[in-house]
Amino acid sequence: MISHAVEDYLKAIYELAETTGKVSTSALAERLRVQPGSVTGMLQKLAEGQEGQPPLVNYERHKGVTLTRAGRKIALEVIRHHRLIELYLSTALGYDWDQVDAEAEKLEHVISEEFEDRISAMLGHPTHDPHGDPIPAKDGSVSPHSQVPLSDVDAGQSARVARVRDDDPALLRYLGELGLVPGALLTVTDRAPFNGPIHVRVSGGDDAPSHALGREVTDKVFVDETGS
Amino acid sequence: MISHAVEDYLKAIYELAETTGKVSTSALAERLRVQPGSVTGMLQKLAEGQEGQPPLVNYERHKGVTLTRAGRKIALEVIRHHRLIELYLSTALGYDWDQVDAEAEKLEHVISEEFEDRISAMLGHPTHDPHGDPIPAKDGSVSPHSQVPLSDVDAGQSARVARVRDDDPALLRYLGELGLVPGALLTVTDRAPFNGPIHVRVSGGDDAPSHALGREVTDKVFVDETGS
DNA sequence: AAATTGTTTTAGTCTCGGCTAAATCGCTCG
DNA sequence: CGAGCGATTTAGCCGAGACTAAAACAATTT
Repeated sequence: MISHAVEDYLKAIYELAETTGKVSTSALAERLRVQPGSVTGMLQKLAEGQEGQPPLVNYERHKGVTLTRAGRKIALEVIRHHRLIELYLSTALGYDWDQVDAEAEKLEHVISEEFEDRISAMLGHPTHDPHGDPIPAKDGSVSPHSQVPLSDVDAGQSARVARVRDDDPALLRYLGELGLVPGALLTVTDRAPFNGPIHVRVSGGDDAPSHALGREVTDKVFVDETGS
Repeated sequence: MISHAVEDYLKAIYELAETTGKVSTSALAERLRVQPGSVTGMLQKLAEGQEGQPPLVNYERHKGVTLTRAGRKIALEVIRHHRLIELYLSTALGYDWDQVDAEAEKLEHVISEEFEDRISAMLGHPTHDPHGDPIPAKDGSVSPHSQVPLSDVDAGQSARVARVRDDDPALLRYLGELGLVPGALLTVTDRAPFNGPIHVRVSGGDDAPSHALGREVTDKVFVDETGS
């Protein structure tokens, strides 16, 4: 039986690895709000695999961790749960987007296959959530997105907001106020040198106000480039 | 923080006490599918109350356990969650009524107040579930379900045994042999006139034997009417 | 009153998943 | 190369909450 704690570890490894490749002990510790020593202990257990079950991670001391096939399968199931639940809460129960994450965090570990199937059907078997994040299919397939952080977009370029990394409710609210939500069109009007603030005009005529965004923010907003 | 395990204990004590008064260690152990020794250990902890918090149960060794006001409050919150979730799953997600319990058993421990409020509103703030069991209100008030003595049930009616006035151990034993225990479904097959004996068939097919019960007995068995 | 029987409690152990504090590793810099 | 430093791992500990086996208790029967 897979415990909630293990599910959380696997999910965190998956999500951190998406941008980092290998995942370090300290990155995991920070993400899971746990001491590094605890992480090491857990990774050792996960790398062993218990009683005939295959190991869930590849782990070599001091060299970071990646998921095995078996580990990724579980991570994707949990993420599928998470995103379906988020979507369900917001569309069926009228939650605001910045409230759904905490609830999904708890529900994702306890719902049955039955529940998963029913809400997926009710939502029309969606493949992406409102952040633009893909919802893994039951077979573990993930439709990839070719997305770039806003901090990589050149001045003059236009792009469509694809997703926002959803750690921080306050950030989500802030971006909402600016209209920087998934689907919104934006143009980078100006970039200060040396990773200075990026000026962005949101989907409007030339007279729309433009906003200056710091690195903190532009690393978390991902866009599909649309050229020009 | 109240753990899931503690919530399960309190809920079980509440539900067993409804029909029994005090709850025995072994009854709890059986209900929770746990060894008696584990129950004793937990009851001792619950009776202590931790760090300024009041105790959640009244417990004296060898004398059974009851809930304190604080313990009952928590039990009712959990039961409220459970019944609202059951109802929501069956009406909003199309679950069959007999699939609903297992899912609710897990969800009841993790949903937020927000979630509770939203599904309650969506269901029109129901006060009873389809079994006729009351759904406790947020303030902890429970509208009792209408219980009538078996002697008031008409011929042809079915009902569920709610409780037995337990003055007399011999009577309890006798009823136990007949299967007339709380929770059992029964049908009144016949009534003799002038307060004569009442014939009752216990939750079985039409071929189950029916028993004739005198006034002495039928005044002490209380049922929830469930119609037809 | 003593013995039997069934229930309950104690005592000791286990696993899980955290924690802290003290090594140790790997890397960079002088 | 060796020192120092940050990251990581080890080692030992804790609290929850389960388990088993043995002891104590209550209630009945003889």
